Amino acid sequence: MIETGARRREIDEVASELFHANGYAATSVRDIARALDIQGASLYAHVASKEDVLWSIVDWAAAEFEQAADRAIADTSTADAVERLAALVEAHVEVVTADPERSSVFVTEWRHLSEPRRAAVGDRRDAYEARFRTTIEDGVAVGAFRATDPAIAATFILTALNGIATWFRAGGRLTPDRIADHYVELALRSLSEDHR
Amino acid sequence: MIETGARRREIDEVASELFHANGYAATSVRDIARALDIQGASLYAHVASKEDVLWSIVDWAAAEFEQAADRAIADTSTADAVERLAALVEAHVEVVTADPERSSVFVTEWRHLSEPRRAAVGDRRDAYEARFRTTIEDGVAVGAFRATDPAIAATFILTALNGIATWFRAGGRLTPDRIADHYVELALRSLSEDHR
DNA sequence: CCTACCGATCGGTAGG
DNA sequence: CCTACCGATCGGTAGG
Repeated sequence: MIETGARRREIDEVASELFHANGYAATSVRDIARALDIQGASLYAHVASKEDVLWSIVDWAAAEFEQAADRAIADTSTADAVERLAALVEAHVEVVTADPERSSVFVTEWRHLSEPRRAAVGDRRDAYEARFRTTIEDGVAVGAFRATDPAIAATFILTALNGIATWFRAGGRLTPDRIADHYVELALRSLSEDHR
Repeated sequence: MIETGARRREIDEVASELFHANGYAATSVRDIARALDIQGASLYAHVASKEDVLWSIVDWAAAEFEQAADRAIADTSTADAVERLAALVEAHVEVVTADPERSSVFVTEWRHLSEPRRAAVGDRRDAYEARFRTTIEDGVAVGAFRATDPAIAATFILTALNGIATWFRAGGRLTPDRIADHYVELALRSLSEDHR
């Protein structure tokens, strides 16, 4: 039975911030507890283990990315590959900027999960990347994108997108909308034919 | 006096692998020692602290990136911004693929350095990124690149480039040359005018 | 959610 | 490079 109360969500929130700032391994259970003004041992009234906190953050973030991508694909079911890739990129930027701490923990700290969770997350990440890759493959097949290696192109775009989680801060110079616009443009053009 | 003997280099090598695989915080001094078949305390005959090992790896990697970029810029001193950016991207891919473990430690673990080292590395990373940004600015100014936000574009390209360190494995499907060719193409096209 | 406590492991030192 | 050892901190449990 997974606890979903307000305190439990608060734990994920402060843990996301700490894991993002210092990393999972360098964050102690007592660090998390201190941020909540409770004793270290009291945290175990809400969670079974430190790893369960990481798991909850990673699993939630993975689901957010998956749902956003599925929505983007559904919304562009009758559109071409260019529009679909644009929708995928935009959706990714939205998820990252909506919660950069959680996203960056998902992107960088999931390797600290023990098996079989770690492998499961790896599979989900592969499946997520496949959404981008097959969209690029479709676009190449119909001549909407130039002939290129779709796997390399998907990785290029996705690593750039994931990078946002490491540098984005709410209230900075760049708004999520502006980032999304620019990243869509950069990603689409990177795959466009050259007519110079 | 910095020790530079063979054993010292061996320490950086195995530590790079361990820090890359498990992260700096999750790697103990005894883990490093075990990989060298010596006792944990014996490591201190060669290094003053665990952080000094990280520092040596990060400082070396930073210097490699800086030197490669400076060479790329010097080699294209009479060329246009397009060629210069191509040379910067190619140089970055070469450094990353020549030692992906060290590079990924540089990219992801430098935040575990204590001050003032951490801030110094941050400054060097900013200066490195500025080489890409100003090259893009130059290209935009002369119309070689489309009008875009050079800071966003530089971050887009550099995060994609740094991502290589996290997935590249020597002996895999993709050779360093092939990756460099594709990444140069993707980066340049992402900044090209659209003539469709 | 607290106090009190556990064994294990951490980075590092002393002295050879 | 070794043995022997240090205090501090780790994730986690017992019992309220």
